[in-house]
Parts: sequence; C-alpha cells; structure tokens
Amino acid sequence: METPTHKSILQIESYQPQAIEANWQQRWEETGLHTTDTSDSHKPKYYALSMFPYPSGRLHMGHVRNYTITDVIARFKRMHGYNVLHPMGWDAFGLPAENAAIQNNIPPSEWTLSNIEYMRKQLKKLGLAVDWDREVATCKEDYYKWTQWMFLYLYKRGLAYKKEAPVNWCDQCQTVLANEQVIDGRCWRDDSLVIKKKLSQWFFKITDYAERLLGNLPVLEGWPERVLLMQKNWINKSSGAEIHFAVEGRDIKIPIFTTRPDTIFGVTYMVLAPEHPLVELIVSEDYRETVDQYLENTKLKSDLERQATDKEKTGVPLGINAINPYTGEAVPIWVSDYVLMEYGTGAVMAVPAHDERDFAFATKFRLPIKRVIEKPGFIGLPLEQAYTEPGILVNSGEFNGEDSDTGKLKMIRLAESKGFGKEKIQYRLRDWLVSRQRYWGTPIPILYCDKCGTVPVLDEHLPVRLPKDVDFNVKGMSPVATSSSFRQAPCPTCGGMARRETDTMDTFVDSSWYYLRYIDPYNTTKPFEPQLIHQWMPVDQYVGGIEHAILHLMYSRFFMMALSDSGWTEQDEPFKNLLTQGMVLKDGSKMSKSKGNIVDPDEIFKEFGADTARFFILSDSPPQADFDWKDSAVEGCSKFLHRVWRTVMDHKGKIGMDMPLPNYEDMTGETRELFQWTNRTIAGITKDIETQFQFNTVMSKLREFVNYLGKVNPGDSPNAVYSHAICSLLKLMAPIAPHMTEELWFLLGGLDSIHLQSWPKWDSSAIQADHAEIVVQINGKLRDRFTVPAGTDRSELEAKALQSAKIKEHIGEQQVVKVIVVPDKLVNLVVK
RNA sequence: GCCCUGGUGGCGAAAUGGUAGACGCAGCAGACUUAAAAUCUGCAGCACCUUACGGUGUGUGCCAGUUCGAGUCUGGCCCAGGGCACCA
Repeated sequence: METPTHKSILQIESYQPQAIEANWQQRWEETGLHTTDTSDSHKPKYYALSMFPYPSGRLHMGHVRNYTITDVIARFKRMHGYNVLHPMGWDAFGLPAENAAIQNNIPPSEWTLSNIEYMRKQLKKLGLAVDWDREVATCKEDYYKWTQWMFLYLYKRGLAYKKEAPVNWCDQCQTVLANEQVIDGRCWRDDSLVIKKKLSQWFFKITDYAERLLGNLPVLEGWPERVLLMQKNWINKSSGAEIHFAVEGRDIKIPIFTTRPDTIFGVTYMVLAPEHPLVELIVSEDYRETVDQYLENTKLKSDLERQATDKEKTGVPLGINAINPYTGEAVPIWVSDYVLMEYGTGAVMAVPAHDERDFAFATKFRLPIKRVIEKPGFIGLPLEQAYTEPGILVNSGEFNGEDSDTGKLKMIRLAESKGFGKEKIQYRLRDWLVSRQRYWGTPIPILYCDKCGTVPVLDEHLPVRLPKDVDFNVKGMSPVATSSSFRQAPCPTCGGMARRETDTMDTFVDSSWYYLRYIDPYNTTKPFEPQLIHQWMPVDQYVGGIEHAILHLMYSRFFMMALSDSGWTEQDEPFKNLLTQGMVLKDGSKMSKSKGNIVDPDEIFKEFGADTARFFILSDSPPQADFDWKDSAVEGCSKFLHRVWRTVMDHKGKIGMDMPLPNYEDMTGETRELFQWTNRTIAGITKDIETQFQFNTVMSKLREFVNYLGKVNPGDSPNAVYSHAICSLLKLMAPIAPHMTEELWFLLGGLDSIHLQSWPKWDSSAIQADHAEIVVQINGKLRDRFTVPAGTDRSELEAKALQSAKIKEHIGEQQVVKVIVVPDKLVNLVVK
C-alpha cells in the first residue's frame, strides 16, 4: 500500500464538516486506505459485517445506524492491529423492482442498478471504512452464476428436490404470492382472500440439518439469547413415538406421531388432516358425500381462517374405525382441519382427557373422554378441562401405577417389540420452499427433458441468464415463462430440446452465502477459494436487524453446514458474534412514509455532516435498544463536535506530537489530575466498547472529558501531558467521527492518517484520583461527607466519621452498634 | 394461551449490592452583545421547612423478603412492547 499523502487542501480554522468530509473521503479512496489485503496473514484477521441492504432507492436511518455501528467496530479493531475486512453489497433481487417494472415500465435491472448507484453515493457520504472493491450485487451475473452453482451443489447432494406443495394463491390476480405479499391472509393488491393451491415446487432439505442447527445453538455464545431462543422454538424438537393404528377391516395402517404415548390407553378417536391421502381411500360410502363437502370447504378456507386458534373446531367422521394396537379397542376416525398435514404424519390419536385440542373437539362432538393419567391428590371429579401434566397411569392395563415418564418409555418399548411403533423425534422445522413464480430473481438452473426427465444445467453452462424479452403483466405464471428465447435449451444428457425451469429462487437463497463471496469476489472459476474462507471465516461480528432472527440467520447456517460437509468450508457456523440493533423511531413510532415522520439522512449530512449523524445515532441508546430520533439532540451533537474542534484549535500551539511524557510520580497539581482524567477516559471507553459495544456511554465519557478539558489551562508552551490528552481524545473519537479527527490530526502535524494509529493505551496506576470523597451514612441514610487522600485506612475513616458534628447530632443518645467501612467510598454507622 | 424483553425526572438515558438520576435534550437564571444567534457560567427528581446558608421527608411499576445498605439479589403480582401460536 502506498503511503497516504496527508495534505489538507483546506487549511481552515473553523469546523466546516461538509468540506472536510468530502475532502477526506476523496483522499482515502485515492490512497486505498480502506482496502483489505485478504492474503496478508501477518496480522490477526477480523471480519466485520453488516447485513447488506435491499436497494430500495434511498438510505434510511435504520441503515445509518446499522452501518455506523459496524463501521465503528471495524475501525476500533483496526486500531488494535487487526487486518479488518469490512465489505458492503446489495441484496438486489426482489419484488419492488418488478413492481416498478409493471407500474413505470422500467426494466427491473435498470431500476435496481440506478438505486444502487444512488445509495452507494449516500453510503460513501457516511464515511464508511468499507472496501468498495469487494462490493457484490446479487442481481449481477457474476454473482447469481454462483447462486445457481449453490443450487446445483445442493441438488447433487440430494438437498434440493421438487414436490407438490400448497402455495399462496390469489384467485383474483391468478397468481402465486410470496408470503410477504399475504397480509393478514389477504392479497396485498386487491384484498381478496388468499387460498392454498397445489403446485410443483423446489425445496431445500433444511430438515436434514434440524438436529445440527439445534445442537449448535449453545456454541453460538456471541449471539443474543433471544435470537437463539427464537431459532430453538422455530425448530421445535419434540420426542415421542410413531404408532401404527390399523384400519378396521382393511389392510391399511395409519401412522401417527405423539409426544404422549403414555396416554395411549385414553385414545377415544383418531383424526386425519383433510389433505391426508388415506381420507379418500378409507372413507365409508355412507359418509363420502359429507366428507367430500368438508374437504371442499377446507380448501376454500384461507390460512388465516384455518389457523385461528380461537375458532370452534370442525370435522366429520369417516364412518370407519381404527384399532388401538395397545388395547385392541376400535375408535372412530374423523377428519378435521385442526390436524396439519405438514407436521408429523398428518394424523393424530386423540386423547381428550389429556390434550386441550382433543378435549375441545370431543366436547363439541360428544365423543367419549377417558381418563388415564391422575394428578397427585386426585379426588375423582369429572374433568372440566384436559389434564396435560404428568401423573400416575390409571385405566392402562398392565401399566397402571406407573408414573407417566416411565410409562412413556415402557409403552415405546412394547410397540417396538411388537412391531407396531417406534421411538421418534419430530421437528416443527419444514423444508425451505425456494421456488418463486417471479421474474426478478436467480433462475433455477434446471431443465426438463421428455426423455431424461429433470436434468441439472451443467456447471460450465452457468449462468442461466435472466431473459429480457418478457411480459411483466402476465398472470398466473412467472414472467420468465413468457420469454421465447428462454423457454427451451438443449438437454445436456441427450442433446434433445428440453424445457427450462422458469421459476426463480427465493431471494433468501442469494443472501445465504454472500458473506463468503466478499472474501473472494473476483473468483471466476469457483464461488470462492476454500483456503481464503478457512482464513477469514467465521464473521467475527455480524450486525443487523432482529427481523432476520430466524429466516436469514437460519438459512445461512444451513448453507455453511451443507458446504462444510464436503470441505468447501472448514467452519459450519457463519457468524461468531451477532449484534441485533434496535429500530430507529421518531415520536415513539417507526419511521414510515405513511406516518410522515421520516428523517432523510441526506438532509442530515447536508446540514450537520456525517460525523454528527454518526455521533448522534450512537449517542442516546445502547445499540440493542430502540433509538428515538430527536432533531434537537442532533443539534446538540453538532455543537459538541464544534466544541471539540475549538478546544483543540484554541490550544494548537501547546500541542506537540509524540512529546515524551514525564514520570507520573513526578506530576503534580492540575497536570497530575489531567493525566489521571486521560487515563480514566481511555480505560473507560475501551471497556465500554469491548463489552457489549456500549456506545452511548462512550459518548458521555467523551463529553465529560471534553467538559473537563475546557477548564484546563495548558500553559504557554507545548505541554506533553496536555498533548497526550488531546491526541488520546482524537484517537478515541476517530472511529466515531473519522473525518473531523483526521482533519484535526493533520492540523496538529500528524504525518500519517489518524486511522492508522494504534488505539491509545492507559496506565492503570494513574487512573485513580488522589482524593476520595467519603460518604457517611447512618443506618444506610446519607448524613455527611468529607474528602480524604485516596487510600486512607479504615480506622482513620471511622474515626473521622465519628468526629463529624453533623453525625454526632444525628446519633444523639443512640448507640453505635456496628460500623461498616468501604475504603475510598463510605462509612455506614449502624445505631440503635 | 405460551415464550422473550422492558418499566428510573418533562424527555433519551447512567449506575462491579455502597452518594440514584452521570451524560445529553428541553427548561430557568446570569455573563458577553446595541440586539439576536453562537458561546461561556450557574441551577435543576418531587414535597415540605428556612429570609438565606441549609435541612427533613420521600423517590427507580406494585407487594413482601434477604442485607449494615437494594434500581441492582429472591419470591409473588401489575403494566407495556415484541415473537410464536391448533406443531399432536
């Protein structure tokens, strides 16, 4: 790297943030100050990553907060000697671009790329220490080529498959809707109810990794507890048993999953999901009509209607019985939409006495309720609600008297020995549906050949390019399917003409691996060089919104695991530490166009400069908490930066670079106090950043220090201790206000960029002040205070406290029964 | 319904079990100024007493508890925000 030429073209005396910022941004870019040499392994690596933005058109304050936090961390780490990778890119595929195409007749690519141009300029104005040479955009061919490669990688490993699946369907628009387009069960465009329709769709087999995704959670010590918990709940592991119930008089067995095999003697009926394939097969002729009607009604129901937990349960009997393999009892089989086809086996055994849902259903349809678990202290009253806790087994034949936990195990063992069931672990996590009937996404690289069936596109034929000759106004299918140039391609196996898959991928696929591409963005032969990934992964600090707690973060973990299985990556977890920053609010609610409470970052840059914006967005709240934007407080930050400027410039003549410090022991009076202040500030701020990134308290410590500095008289000639204080202040502020500190650093005679300096060190022996104020309490109540030299011993403190006139008066006739002394802090007298 | 997070001045918030409210915003008073802005200095939880200096009481959602001492620890409750929601 060339040595940056540190010349200010400005030579100004007053703080003019806009001029300073533009100047330094240009210099830094010219000198490549923020480029990272990933091959340099002399320094320890540090990978700081922000969740990349969707190029919606303009930056919002949430972005400013997110990227400022990561930027400060990146700069802080660099000043600690790390080789820091801090990239930026664009999550550039997605629906808004397609809507713009329909509404304004602009091609999605054009809309997206011009948004990127604009937002990149905005981000540069924020002064991020980002290596822009590594920028990626998921909509560019040299990126989505490798997203397609990822798809094929998963396909070849049996982790991508196609099956019929119900999707959100709007009958009005004749189109499939993405989940995000379904608002409260209705179509976002015409408000009509969304129904389920079966379509053939591509899935990723994330369920294969359920156990690993769950098991690794405790390893992620640097993640917020609540994110780990949300993922755990999402995967929702339950252990129980799969039991096969025979259908009476038929050679058919129905498997059910239950977490409570111990309650199996209490089964009084069985329920199939409406979508269960056996419904059609086993329904008795007398009941076929009512059952068909029920299935028809269910189909018309929206997700919202069907999933409402407070609604009355519905269902119809199939007119046929199942045999409980434990008791030989025949119980009726029903069909009801409270049973979900997607979970377990799509069939349940119903134990109304010990399951709330079954209880509600049985009560409504007057089905028998048989109690098999007794709670301790049971007195034989009829059940008014299901008893779902553990207890002692009754009415359970040979198992009577067992507690439910052992009963559970014994029941499973019996089923296994008799061959009608087995122990089973079940997860709520479903496979990831990645097909989207949309244009603006990564085309799925698959061909359908009449002779050879489903055939993957060969790696050397990637990328499968998005066609341009499409009609965006079609309904009921992906606009890609309207392209005549796209529709067909030669089959790689037989050479005949094959049909191309016209669906594109969910944009979460694009974002599941982008952090890997940043490490090796120009690789044309592989998605990335594994050696570099080994060196740079995992991401040391990931920063982004809590809204991605489940989807993006789980998908990325899945990708890493799948890639690590064949050695493409060494690590199987992508993000070592995660910081989820809070929202930016205005007047107590989220900034939004409809509320008209948006604060435009551009306006803030223009009026106050980026350094003020950065300083403010870190000031008032800790990063994890929501942040309330307040215009007057921004002004306060701007004033503070002006004040720092003045404080430094007013005493410019007394500040020298690298003046040798006298020995601390020899310092006296104000000089000694100033040195203590400086050390205390450095130590405090360093600790605040290192533990939990408490930037809000960093800001108050900076202000306290500057308030103090304003009162210090540095004398008439260059002063080493004062210089040390000012230089430390500038370095402490450098990650937060990079432009202003750089300019001041230069004006003070710094030869190299302040951003290449080491983080200031502190002398821990010089932190404590020479005097301590001692508080005197009586029975814990503050009564007096006095000042002593620091380190005054206990007995002296006690004596001094007892001598105080005020204290004597308070004690009066009472007896001092106990004295607690905390050196340098307080004396507490216990009196009676 | 279940899970999580939080509740401290007018507001944003700080506080290894040890002076509650640092720091800031808004406010008030003063200095500078012809004036305003900017800047600087000071005041500031609430209530009461005192001409004043100062003092007393009270105070971190509510109720108990542990402790010489609790915003902080324990138990119970209330409220707000968020997530999940018929997952067998």
